[in-house]
Amino acid sequence: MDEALRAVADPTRRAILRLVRDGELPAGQIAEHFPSMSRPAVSQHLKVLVDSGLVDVRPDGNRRLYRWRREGLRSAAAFLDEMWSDRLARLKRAAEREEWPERARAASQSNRASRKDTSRD
Amino acid sequence: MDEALRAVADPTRRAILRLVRDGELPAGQIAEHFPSMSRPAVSQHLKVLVDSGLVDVRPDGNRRLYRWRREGLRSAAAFLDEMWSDRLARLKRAAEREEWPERARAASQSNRASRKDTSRD
DNA sequence: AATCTGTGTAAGGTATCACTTACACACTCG
DNA sequence: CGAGTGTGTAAGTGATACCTTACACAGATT
Repeated sequence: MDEALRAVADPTRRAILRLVRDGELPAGQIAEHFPSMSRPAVSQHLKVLVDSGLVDVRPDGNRRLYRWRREGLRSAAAFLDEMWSDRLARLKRAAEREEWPERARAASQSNRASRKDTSRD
Repeated sequence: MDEALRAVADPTRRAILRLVRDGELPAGQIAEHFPSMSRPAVSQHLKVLVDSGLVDVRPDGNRRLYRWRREGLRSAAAFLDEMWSDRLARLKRAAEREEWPERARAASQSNRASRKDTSRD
């Protein structure tokens, strides 16, 4: 989760994520959206995003197509859920983690809903 | 939101947040949970958390009591929601932002304009 | 007042970040 | 093949992150 959160902490990388959220985009086209920055800089950001699992790459002839990877932000969302949920729900979640010693995988889709419920302060 | 996300990207600070989530704790007691690290290091982490709005401080005689601040993670959660929600929900949220003229505008501006060009290639 | 206790700040070291320019490599098309 | 296009990698740089030790200072205690 560390890598994902660190990756998302950068505003340029967040902007890239939004760009590739709804479909694939080649690297060059992504870079066009950042005229204030060199193309290699964007390429390096893309590498960070891929390495942290937030984005997928796919070669397409000459180019390389990038696409958002939903799973990548799962653990980050789990952290927010943990913070926002009430103590009881947190204990419950801890118990669930006990049964899934590794990081829980597909179970967080439902967690997301619970955060929404408690996000209104 | 930048500051909050960057603050949360550090594992030590996340651990601190969990410590002060359910009640106030004095700095020293927080530092006790990190025997592998010097007390000033923890103090500096606390400063980062306060400056980024994730934590509140309150003087109490000799000591300083720290407490989690729910509001602090709101924008970070909003970003995750924006990523996860479907396109329709995202437009709805954008409309809400329109009448709620706070921040989170500069980053999404270039996206919207360009996505139209590239959404279907 | 003198001293302890709890805590923040200063100064400095090292690693990492986010860039830049220059170059390398793969694929396409004449 | 050879030139052009799309893209990643290498090398270097200034800024910043995270840590350490030494010190400063307010409030409590004696």
